[in-house]
Amino acid sequence: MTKPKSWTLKSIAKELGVSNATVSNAFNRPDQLSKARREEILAACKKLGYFGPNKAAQSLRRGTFNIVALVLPDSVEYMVSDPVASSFMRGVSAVLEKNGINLLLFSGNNDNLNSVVDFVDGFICYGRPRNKQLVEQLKQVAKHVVTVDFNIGRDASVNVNNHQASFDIAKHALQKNDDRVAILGLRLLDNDVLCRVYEHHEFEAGQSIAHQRLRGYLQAINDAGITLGDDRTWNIPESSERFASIAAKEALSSTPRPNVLLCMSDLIALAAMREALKMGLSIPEDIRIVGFDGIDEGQRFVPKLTTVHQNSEEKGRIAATLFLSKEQQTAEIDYQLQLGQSS
Amino acid sequence: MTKPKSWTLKSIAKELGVSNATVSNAFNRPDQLSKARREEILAACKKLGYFGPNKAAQSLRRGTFNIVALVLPDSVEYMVSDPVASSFMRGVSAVLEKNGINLLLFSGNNDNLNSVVDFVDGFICYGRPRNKQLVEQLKQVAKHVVTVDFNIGRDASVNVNNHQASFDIAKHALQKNDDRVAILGLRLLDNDVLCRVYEHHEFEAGQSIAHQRLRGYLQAINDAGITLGDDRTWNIPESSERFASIAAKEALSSTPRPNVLLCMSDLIALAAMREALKMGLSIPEDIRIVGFDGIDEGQRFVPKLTTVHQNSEEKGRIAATLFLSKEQQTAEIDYQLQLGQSS
DNA sequence: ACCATTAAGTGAATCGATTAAGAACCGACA
DNA sequence: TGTCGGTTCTTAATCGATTCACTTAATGGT
Repeated sequence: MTKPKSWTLKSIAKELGVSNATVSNAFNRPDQLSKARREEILAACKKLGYFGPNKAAQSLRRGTFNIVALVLPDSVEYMVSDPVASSFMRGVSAVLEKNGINLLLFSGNNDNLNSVVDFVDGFICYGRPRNKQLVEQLKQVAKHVVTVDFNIGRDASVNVNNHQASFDIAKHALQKNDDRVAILGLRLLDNDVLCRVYEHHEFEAGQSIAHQRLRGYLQAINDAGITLGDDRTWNIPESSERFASIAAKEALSSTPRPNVLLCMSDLIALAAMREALKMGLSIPEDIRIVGFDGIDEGQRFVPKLTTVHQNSEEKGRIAATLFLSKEQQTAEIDYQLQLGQSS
Repeated sequence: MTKPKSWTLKSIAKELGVSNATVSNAFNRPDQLSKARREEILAACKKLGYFGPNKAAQSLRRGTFNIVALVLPDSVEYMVSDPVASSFMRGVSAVLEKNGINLLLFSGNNDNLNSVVDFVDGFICYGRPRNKQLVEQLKQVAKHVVTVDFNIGRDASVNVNNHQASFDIAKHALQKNDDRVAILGLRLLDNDVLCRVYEHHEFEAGQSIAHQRLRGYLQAINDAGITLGDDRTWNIPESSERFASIAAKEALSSTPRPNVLLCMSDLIALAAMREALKMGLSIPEDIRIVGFDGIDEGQRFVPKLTTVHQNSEEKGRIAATLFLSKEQQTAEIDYQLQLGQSS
């Protein structure tokens, strides 16, 4: 009797002279057979070198995988290079590892969830993926999703309290009721267009991150007794230096020239600071600028950026925990105002 | 006729009035059916919302997964924190992503390959995993393995040319034929013991990284016309500050007091430098110390560490490429001597 | 001694696919 | 007309497991 190179449940059952079901039960349902029988079987398997049911087959049958895909906003390369993203990943992996769940990295550049969707229990999606199709697919085919820093309107998501945070930072930036405010918004609109927005009405009920932040700003502006003109807002389609610079230049040379600039990301704020300095303005005397995120570069910049800092690692832990709990809710994470010299 | 929430090959075949096999062939063997039939089927699937064969089932049947597990030396946390490791990962992921292969992160703390072995095409193992059992399991159950920075004696591996590199660095450190040399070795022995080694003979044919490096050192020592005493070598079981400090202290206070210290990792070298400074020695006047790896901390240390630097990202790319090629060979990567003030 | 319970173990359908082997059909050629 | 070769499609076994429904044996109560 020649021992097969690798055992299967079936072959091992035949070898031991018991049924398929009994071996399976020995491994995962102890209550279904006598203790003696069970131990006898497990011992025999160990001796013969059968390490337990094949996980792929098990997963096909059960429909669970013990794998979650982390959808990155961009390439895997980007993820391990960016310190904020790395922290987030650290948080996620710590929680998953503790629960014996494996992490599959999935690039946001991929144009098809297909290659992994059948292999995972679900997705943790860190930021809106670069490839827009992925969002649609997540909505449609994912068994379970936790989104971070954006919403797709299903399952769970984790965000900072955007409304409160942006209210706080705006309140800090505003000083007098004759301040001239301008807003540099990130993805206020669905389409990818860089533009000046003349009408806020439609945003007032919006649930996107950007809309929440906008409402925070508006409330602080209102509280400060300032009247915001209806052409004081720009929409930037993605957090890139190029778009941000253009918008910043526009805003800074608009009439009346603003002396407070509320920016929805640090990257935008930094671009704005560069433009302002280039125009010979001094910060914060001529113009006060605040950001959102708390990236390192903002702290190194001169003047140091005033912004909202989020705890990324904590965010990761919460996202993973939320994923495991399968609850359908929006979690909020802490933030701190990080005061610099830019306001 | 109510459309099922999610289609399967079978249900879609019945719906279209063709056989299972025909649909399957439409998706993966165009030559098995007429062009017309094929296009008709694919179009119908698209319209009905069937996105193609379930990957999990496909993989079970075919035995291929399009997933490779990256076995980390330690937790995932550690991996994304360590810049050298991150670079490596960047290299790996770039190549895999280009080939449409997904990356599964697997912690070296796990004590069982079991949870993933049935899900992946193989393993890229970055450094000897913290949990020793994993190594045994890799040898036994992995379909395909590429090891990096260590060997398990099967499939492929990628390493720096340890012999040449350590020869070079040692040659650089040695100046006169009355130099008194000591060696701080990393994992010269299989067991986890910190000890002083009195006998090199058995290492002379060894294939481990440590043995290769040792031979490089010995050759340089020999070439320099130096006679190495047979008690001038210490074995450190793992690259940890604690062990390294103890060994360094021992070596530095041994007789004759060495004036050249060859260290098999930067971490060991740094610990040695700290001990030397603590003992009031000056570097490099009283003692010249060299390391191996090229970690950032070594460049920040005063005096700057002289060491061997390896290109980690390139290492990652090569590891992944080697994995994909399925060839069974040992690849070598480039290294550069990084000269500091420690020698 | 009889019947009702419970415990232990088995048979067979099933998860969602792939693929070898064979059936049906078509036109062509002798 | 009969049959041959080629194309197109189907049947059914298989990958490696889980689990429901069932049989058999043992126990207990009266």
